[in-house]
Amino acid sequence: MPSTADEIAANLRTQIQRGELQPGDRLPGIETLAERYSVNRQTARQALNQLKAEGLAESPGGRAGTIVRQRPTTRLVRSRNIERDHLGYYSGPTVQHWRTIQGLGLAIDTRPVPADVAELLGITPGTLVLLRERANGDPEQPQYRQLAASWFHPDIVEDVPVLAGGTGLGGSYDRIEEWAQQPLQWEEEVTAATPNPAEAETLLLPPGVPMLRILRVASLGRGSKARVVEVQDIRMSGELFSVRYPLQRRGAARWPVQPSTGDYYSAGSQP
Amino acid sequence: MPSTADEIAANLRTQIQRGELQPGDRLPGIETLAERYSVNRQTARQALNQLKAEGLAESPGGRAGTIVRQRPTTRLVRSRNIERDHLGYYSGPTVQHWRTIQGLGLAIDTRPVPADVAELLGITPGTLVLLRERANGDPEQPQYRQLAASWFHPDIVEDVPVLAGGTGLGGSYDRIEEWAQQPLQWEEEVTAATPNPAEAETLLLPPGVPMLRILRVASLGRGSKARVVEVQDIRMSGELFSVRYPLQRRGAARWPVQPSTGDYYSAGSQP
DNA sequence: TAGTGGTCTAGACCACGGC
DNA sequence: CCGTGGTCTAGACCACTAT
Repeated sequence: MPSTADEIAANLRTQIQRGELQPGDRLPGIETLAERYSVNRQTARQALNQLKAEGLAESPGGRAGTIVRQRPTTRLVRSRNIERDHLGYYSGPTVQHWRTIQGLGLAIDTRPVPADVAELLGITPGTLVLLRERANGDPEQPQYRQLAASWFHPDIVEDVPVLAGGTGLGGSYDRIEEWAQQPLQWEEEVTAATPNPAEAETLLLPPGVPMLRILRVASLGRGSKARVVEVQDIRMSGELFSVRYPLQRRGAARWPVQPSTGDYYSAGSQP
Repeated sequence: MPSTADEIAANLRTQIQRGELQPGDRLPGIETLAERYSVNRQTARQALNQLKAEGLAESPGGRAGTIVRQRPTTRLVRSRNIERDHLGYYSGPTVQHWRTIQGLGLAIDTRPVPADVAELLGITPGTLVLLRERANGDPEQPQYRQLAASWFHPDIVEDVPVLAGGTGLGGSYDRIEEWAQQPLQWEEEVTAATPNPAEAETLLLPPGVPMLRILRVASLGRGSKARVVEVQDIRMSGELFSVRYPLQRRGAARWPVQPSTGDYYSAGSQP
């Protein structure tokens, strides 16, 4: 009975999700699938490709065949604190000893700003903006690395021209605070994104693994006077990293709580 | 001059990133590419498929061809607060009026627990665990929706058997707090994940868009006595949602800061 | 060296939707 | 209607690596 690539992929996916095929187990090969389902080799291959695109399978190469991927269960946790040592600011103990990875996408350049960064900077998308891009990582565990692109607001580059060159000890943040004589504030926005081939290579991402993306907004001043000076676009493996924080009880959620009084059948998103 | 699918894709990707091709613009069609690069139609198609897998392009169907995808620049922001109204707990104003989407993946079941959820629950992966799964969303803006799977620790199901059935007003959290006579605490861990076809369909995800995944851990008691009772696996579009929080200055980062004193050439991850 | 997956060519046929 | 992309078959050839 002939089948489609989607159906073959669905069968294999079910077996993996049920645990009948464990990480490291070998999946049926292209030839085997083609025979078993009476389809062409290309169709069988397409089924396996779908599983790889989902991060469920991988083909290490050679005569190893295609196997169920081992996915990491523990992640490197980023906190929402900013700290400081003799080198300057850093965000939490997990990245304190990280260093720049030489020869990887280092760049100081002027580039058209992407739409979502432009939105946060409060400027028109496509404007040419000063960009400092680099790759950082743990020297001892090189799989833990991140790509960071700093987009500076045109106004701050005018006020602090050194940003366009070597910024020296403490980096851009120290130069901006020295100029402003007041502290920076930061806010982070976490989203997910699909890597392009360059990002996948730099971050050592296997096929099917998305990126965790942090947009960090640095600003001077408070409230309506706040002035965004830099947006940092930080990308890392979505499988190896996470951001963790406690939920805070607010308003009526403060303990002790009142019993609920609503209509059962209109109940919303509670489990 | 014949080329490869990767090269053709790289050319088109560059044009999109440079802004030469704007969202909504039509990409060269399969036939055109095949001719221009002297390759087979299949090879040209493969190049376009790569761009779709990255979320850069889409083929609406019919005679529209393949176009550059419009990507949303503003996102629905989730806060790290938990609030309460007459229906029970909810996490922030953005989801207060959300309701269950009927007929979508609703389930109360006992299933083998995935490895990373098992890790957080402190039990063996693959153990059969009570699961309540549902889809929630904004009734007025149906593109904003999420999938939520609650995995309950076997011990709490023994203590609060009603969790296996209809939990009534306020949901599982109210039942657990009534039984324990003490407040739950929550911690959230944010990561990224690739959708499987079922998740992509439920969440209306176009190809190439990953999920933002929140693992919410609910526990009773503090410190070493803490007892994890539920892990909620919440998945949503990585393009339409974000989590936002301020960074807190800690330790030496408290203002006013001391100048940095390190060796310039060993400087770490500062921009 | 043998068996695995990867890529490309070539061609048939189908589904969709704007014209 | 007809041009677009989507899927499948068929076969050639290459690259890698465990045996």
